[in-house]
Amino acid sequence: MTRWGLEETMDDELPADIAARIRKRGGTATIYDIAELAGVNPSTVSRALSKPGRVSEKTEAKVRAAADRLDFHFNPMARALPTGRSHTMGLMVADITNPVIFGIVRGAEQTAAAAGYTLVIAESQESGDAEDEAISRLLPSVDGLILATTRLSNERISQLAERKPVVLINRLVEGVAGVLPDVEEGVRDLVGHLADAGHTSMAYLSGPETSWISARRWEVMLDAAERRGIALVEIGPQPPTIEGGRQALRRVQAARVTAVIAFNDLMAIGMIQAATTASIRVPDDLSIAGFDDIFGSELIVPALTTVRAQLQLAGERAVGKILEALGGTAEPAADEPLATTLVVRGSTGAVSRG
Amino acid sequence: MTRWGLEETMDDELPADIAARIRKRGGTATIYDIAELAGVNPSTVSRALSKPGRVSEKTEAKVRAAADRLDFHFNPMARALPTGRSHTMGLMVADITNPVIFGIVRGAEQTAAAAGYTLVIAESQESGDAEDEAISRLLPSVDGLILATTRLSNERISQLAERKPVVLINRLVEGVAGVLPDVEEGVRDLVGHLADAGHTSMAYLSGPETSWISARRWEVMLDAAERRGIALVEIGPQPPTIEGGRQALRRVQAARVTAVIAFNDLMAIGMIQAATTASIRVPDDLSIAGFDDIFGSELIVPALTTVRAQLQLAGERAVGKILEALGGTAEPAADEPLATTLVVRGSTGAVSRG
DNA sequence: CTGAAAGCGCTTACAG
DNA sequence: CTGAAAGCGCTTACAG
Repeated sequence: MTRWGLEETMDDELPADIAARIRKRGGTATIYDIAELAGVNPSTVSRALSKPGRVSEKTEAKVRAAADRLDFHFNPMARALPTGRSHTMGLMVADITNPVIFGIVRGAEQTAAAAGYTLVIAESQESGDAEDEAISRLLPSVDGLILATTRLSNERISQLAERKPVVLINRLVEGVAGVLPDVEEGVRDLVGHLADAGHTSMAYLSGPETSWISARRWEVMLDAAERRGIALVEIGPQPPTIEGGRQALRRVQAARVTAVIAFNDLMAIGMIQAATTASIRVPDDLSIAGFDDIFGSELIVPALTTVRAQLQLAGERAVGKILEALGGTAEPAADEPLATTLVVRGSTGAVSRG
Repeated sequence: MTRWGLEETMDDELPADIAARIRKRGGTATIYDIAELAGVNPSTVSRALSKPGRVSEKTEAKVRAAADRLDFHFNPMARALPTGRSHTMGLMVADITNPVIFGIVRGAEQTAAAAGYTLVIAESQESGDAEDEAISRLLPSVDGLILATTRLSNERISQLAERKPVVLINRLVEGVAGVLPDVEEGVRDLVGHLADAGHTSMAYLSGPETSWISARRWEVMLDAAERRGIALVEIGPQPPTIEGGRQALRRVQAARVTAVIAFNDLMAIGMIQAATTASIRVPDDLSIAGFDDIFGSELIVPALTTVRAQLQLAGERAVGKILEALGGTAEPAADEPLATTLVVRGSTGAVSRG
């Protein structure tokens, strides 16, 4: 007997009043329908279906059978009202089209889905006001909020964290959960790589002024440059985009450095493009490196030397920490910084003697 | 007097019972608090705040003042229950890390946000089962669903469309709303460009078997090739990824064509990479073109010739159509196919006489 | 124009 | 283990 045939048979047996009620509601059954069909109280249906073990096996079986028969699914909105839990979490990003976001989004989405949560992504378009507005809009309907590279002030962030679980990606705020890369490791390796290639002067092209991670990279770089006896200047802040990288070329030239480390790959790519346009050879005249290892870093010519971050893992961890705060998970998410890897490609090399 | 000072003053005046109730609830006020503060019935508060004009100016002013004073925000879950509207819509994509998605997501997100809707993005990872599961999970909590390049059967899609408003991107199903690019225009231009460059044989590297738009491109290409007297073979189907493009190189060589049009830019990029690795000169030995004009098309060397699609507009339209179906918008969204533009770059050129 | 009441579909103390 | 009841925070006929 086909599945179809089976359902057909059962539909015929369905008490007329239940069938009518369901039809009137657009085909969606409720726990009341199940209760009537199974001959139990609605509260028993609720227990049987959402707290296994709080009900006798026999009853649970009856309820499940009825639920299957009516193709029952919980109404998430109805569930959210008494519990105050929407099973939704928000992920706030500055720019959806920045490839750095991909990995974070994918990791977050998968982890959230696996835990029965829905992920809502909101974009601030690099504007602080838009970000604040989007957060206000989102906050009432999410159980927790992940802020990726936010422009918010520490105060505002702490304030948000008092209302709902908040996790920061690439930023550290006292008392707020965060997921951070191991900045030291990657920066030291990169500076070492450039020093080994003979560079004695370099520039850091910094990202947005409000970027915690940009400042952190700069600090570590200062330290590493000092140890290796390299001259280091900061250029910027610039928008963290291809255009931002392009625009900075003149100032890099003016600084007469032989190597540039950009805040992120997008800026590094922009700088390579601008250099190529200006007939500056990369890396012969100028070595250029970035951070993140985004899609596109391998495509540009020369391919970009970069410090790879574990973006997907960052997304997973962030969601894990929210779940933890929500009391959903057994084991707490790991807390050490995410390891970072130097990926040497064609955009950096020995100082040209020509 | 500072804003802070003002609030401070008003808080002091707040009736103790209201203040206590709000505090107990974690700081969130309800319409009952407003009602008490303003001396009206909760139903009047609801009307004043959500249906301007259904209440006297005086009452509305009183209610608004009280709402402001309590920093009131509607509880979206509570609103959703009686109305059945969650003010959320779902966007289902196969692969979040495919840059084609960016523009669509951005357009959709902005349009949705502007209309007071939240966009939920779900990823199927190119798996039909995962897609079906994600949709089942999403459907109960969204007011409408946008399917971008879905693997679902026509039947399943029609069935979904009966339950909630559904909009398809890059696919046509009888009776279901869709947003489509003007395939003809772009393909004809591209084939014409290759013919003008002297090519007499070419291959179409097709995308996923279930891709409606891939089949459509093939049809139009067949027609255009015939008119221009060009030999045309189909190679594929292949996964719509860089790897899928790479893997197809051998078959392209075997076919002895001088030009390849790939289903999308990702595949075209993969093919350029594989060709470069195999010391096949692009475009001297082989012209390669793609579709979409994604991030990365300009970065690869040689830069990719492609048929640009209006991705962001597609996202905007899709949301517009959902809103329309929901009865929210005044003017219906435009319905003509989205114009498409040939972007000629370095990866295509004259047939080499060498 | 406004109030009183019922209802949306669940959950969860409280009894038994 | 299970039932009866109250409640989550809104909306919306129904009266007046």
